[in-house]
Amino acid sequence: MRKEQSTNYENRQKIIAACPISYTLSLIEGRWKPMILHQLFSGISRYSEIKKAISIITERMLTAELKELELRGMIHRKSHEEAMLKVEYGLTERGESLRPVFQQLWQWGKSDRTTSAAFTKS
Amino acid sequence: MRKEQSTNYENRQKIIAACPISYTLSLIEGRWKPMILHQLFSGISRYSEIKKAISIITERMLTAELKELELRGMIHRKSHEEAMLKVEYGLTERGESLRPVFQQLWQWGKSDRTTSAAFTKS
DNA sequence: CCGTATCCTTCCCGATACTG
DNA sequence: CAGTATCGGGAAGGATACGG
Repeated sequence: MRKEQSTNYENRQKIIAACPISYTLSLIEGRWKPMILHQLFSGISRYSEIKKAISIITERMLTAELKELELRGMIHRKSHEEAMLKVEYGLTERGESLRPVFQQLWQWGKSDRTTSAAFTKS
Repeated sequence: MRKEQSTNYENRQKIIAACPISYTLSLIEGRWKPMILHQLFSGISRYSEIKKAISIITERMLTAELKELELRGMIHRKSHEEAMLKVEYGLTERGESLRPVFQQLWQWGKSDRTTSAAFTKS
């Protein structure tokens, strides 16, 4: 299921093992994961609500990103037995511990945007 | 030079514009960038020294990552005219402002590794 | 010493259609 | 409502050789 042989993969693992910063980032990594986590930090928890909050995301990506966040131990899934058509996601203790980190990343982004003339995409 | 048409690219831009966290992460993003920045924060500045510190990186990737960090305004390049064979990189004010962010990411990574049983790569 | 230039592989992510 | 399955494009990144 995963090519253990590719140098691409190996390098990634070595960096994650060697550098706590890359390690932390590897748990957040992914196109939609930061936004999804931000929704959860904001109190939104239902699948359909996250979907509505991030309107341009596809079902496939939302499901995939949620599943990966669950695998990484950042969130947990809770499907209500009484109403099968309701699924809620919540932060684990590990995920919750990221809150100050996200706050700081948020702050830095906000202030950098006001102070830096332009953001030239590389 | 860049496909402005791909939804992939468009989504990326929309997220960066909408979410300060994704915006911040977009400036750090890249296989080797966090490690490279960490070297600079640690006082290492010469190309050859960074190369030695991150032994498994290829010249191509080191050069490319450094160039992108320069484009993003995080570092500046200084080639010594007297000795053309010596190039030093330094943090810009913008890059320096990331130091507390990196410290926190470092801290979180360190403590998470000790508290979480295992890191199951997704 | 500090890069460039090519080529090629891997894998992320979007589109679309379908399901209990 | 909350997913799954399959397909395909393209960007990121690695190997290798060459250059001032």
